Amino acid sequence: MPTIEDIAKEAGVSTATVSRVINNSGYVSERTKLRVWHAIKKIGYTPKESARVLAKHKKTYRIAICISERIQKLSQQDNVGQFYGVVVESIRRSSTACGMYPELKLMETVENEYDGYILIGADADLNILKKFRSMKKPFVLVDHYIPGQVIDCIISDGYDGAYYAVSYLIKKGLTRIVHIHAPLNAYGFRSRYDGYLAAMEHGGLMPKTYEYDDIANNMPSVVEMMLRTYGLPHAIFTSNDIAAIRVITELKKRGIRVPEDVSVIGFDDIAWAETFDPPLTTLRVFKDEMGVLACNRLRDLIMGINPHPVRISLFTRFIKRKSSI
Amino acid sequence: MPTIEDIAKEAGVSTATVSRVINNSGYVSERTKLRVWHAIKKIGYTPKESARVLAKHKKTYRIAICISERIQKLSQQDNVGQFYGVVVESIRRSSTACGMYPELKLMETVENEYDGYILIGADADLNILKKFRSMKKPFVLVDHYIPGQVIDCIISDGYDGAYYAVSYLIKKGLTRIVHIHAPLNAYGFRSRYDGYLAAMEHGGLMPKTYEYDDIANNMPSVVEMMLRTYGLPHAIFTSNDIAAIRVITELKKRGIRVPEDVSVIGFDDIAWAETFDPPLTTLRVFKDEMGVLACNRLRDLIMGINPHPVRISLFTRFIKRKSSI
DNA sequence: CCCCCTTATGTAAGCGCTTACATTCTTCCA
DNA sequence: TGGAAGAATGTAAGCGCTTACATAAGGGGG
Repeated sequence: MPTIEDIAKEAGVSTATVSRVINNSGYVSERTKLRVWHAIKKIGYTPKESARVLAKHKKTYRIAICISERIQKLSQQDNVGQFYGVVVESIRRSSTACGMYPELKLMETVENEYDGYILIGADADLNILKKFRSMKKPFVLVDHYIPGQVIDCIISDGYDGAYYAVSYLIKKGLTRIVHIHAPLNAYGFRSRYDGYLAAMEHGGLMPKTYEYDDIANNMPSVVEMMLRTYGLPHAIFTSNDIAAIRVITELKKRGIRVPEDVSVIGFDDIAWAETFDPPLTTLRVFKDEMGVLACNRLRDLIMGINPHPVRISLFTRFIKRKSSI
Repeated sequence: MPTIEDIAKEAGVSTATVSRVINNSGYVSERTKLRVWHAIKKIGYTPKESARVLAKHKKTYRIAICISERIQKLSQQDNVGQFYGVVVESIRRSSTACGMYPELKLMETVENEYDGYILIGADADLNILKKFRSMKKPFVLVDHYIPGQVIDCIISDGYDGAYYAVSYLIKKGLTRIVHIHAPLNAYGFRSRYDGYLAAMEHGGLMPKTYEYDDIANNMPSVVEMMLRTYGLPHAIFTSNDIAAIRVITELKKRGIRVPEDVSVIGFDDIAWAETFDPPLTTLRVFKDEMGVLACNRLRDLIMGINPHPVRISLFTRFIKRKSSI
């Protein structure tokens, strides 16, 4: 594997000159440039990314991890923030591994004084986006994607997971499967919803969905509504684990047993899911990986590597526990 | 930004020992391990990825770039292979930048003697996949994705681009917009098809699609069929540039002018697109970036970094030229 | 003709980590 | 109780690149 030294030797110059040619920096005569490019072509050399990064990294970049005020409040209040807490923690760790120094900020108020930004969650709407675009600094969205918008983002694809889980229930012989979901303006929830629909259609079953808008207070009435208008389903698939837990709590109050009377499947695999009674069957979202990928991507963006926008979707994993058949 | 040396100092050991603790290798007493972990926690240290990669990289990995026999034949025959040629070239360059040594192979016959594999194109079907899974070596798919399959892949999302292009035509006042497409078993073409459908639906227009199965010989009859059953549309959106070029050629033969009589939009932005007469309006697929991302991903996989599967979708860019309004 | 500025190139010191090798300290059995 | 084997730790040489600094050569104004 050729190194810069091989090129230097071949071209009869020093490694410094080769580096200058490659980076198009400093003074190099045209004649020398040509000789170096020839040597590079001839030997088939490409500089190693890791060595460049290491050598260049005198400066550590300052980045802002941005959450919304809403999320911040929720995360103080109760377990809703669990999900984002894990993501933030992962970003924190990973960003220093990428040579970036992170600070936690609110996306509504953060100033244009960082080298890059990571925006977490669906509250990063078009307005917020506009603000960040106008700052002319690289940023990546985590756990959110706005169809039609060209932005770097890291998401966990709900479609595949939802499709898999619902298909699993169908394969077990269940037919009356309900989806209780969050508002669909967030792509994450939308894709889970779509996956549910696709699986039901593929199984030749009638889908039935109920939406809640306030996860903290809405669940009793949603469950009530479902029981009144639809009766007891064979299974309930929810947008996320918190919703699943709330639903199960409501069912328990009414003496309905999980999973004997009805299977419940959540989404996310938050820490609670495993210790809840019954332990929750769910789809694991790899929150750590999301953070790591976000940092890597932002680092690339800041350094100008692979600047073309991408959407990175993590696959989820079905975790079978006791809350479902 | 803390380094391994800071930890060593804090814990009162050498950097070698810290490294051993981090990598859980060699001999370290429990007592020392504990001290080191404490120091790491206290200082908030995370090892820099690039330094590790550089230091570890004594060995260069051998990888195989795999295409199908079909693609290989096509690429010799004419411009159909243009697309894949660019991708392969990019992978070649980029893989050596990642410290990997690439060889070009056929996916049907390649042996299990490489450290990793890059499979290009939609011919990597479930059978091929099974073979590669059984080899127990990391691999990534390029320009292909099989819904429901958990595999690392790099794709160019056709949905957004198609949606954008068709919406553009609609915004210009066109209503009779036809999609001429390749077989839909390949995800790439399927997503372009879906994007077309979505845009038409959103615009309240009747979609009309025609499928060809042999891009080299089918086009005259497809165009013939379209003109007979549908008449002359306002615009034709095709699955890819080659198809667009063939379609335009057919139209020209009949004295139909592009774009005066009908707009044509392709997909891919192959080299030909710009020099064709008329220059093709199209959606640029960032083929170079696909190669780069594939190599980065494979390198990570081989080194065991971020081992959880992801799907990376590149956005496309609308390139307005003369073949359309 | 000398000085200084600009251009062109080389030298070598890191960047932060891993690891081969050297060294020291324990065991424990002949 | 000597010493060999094994365990624990340290030393220092890289990995492949960038870049500050040193050096050298050409060129124009006083």
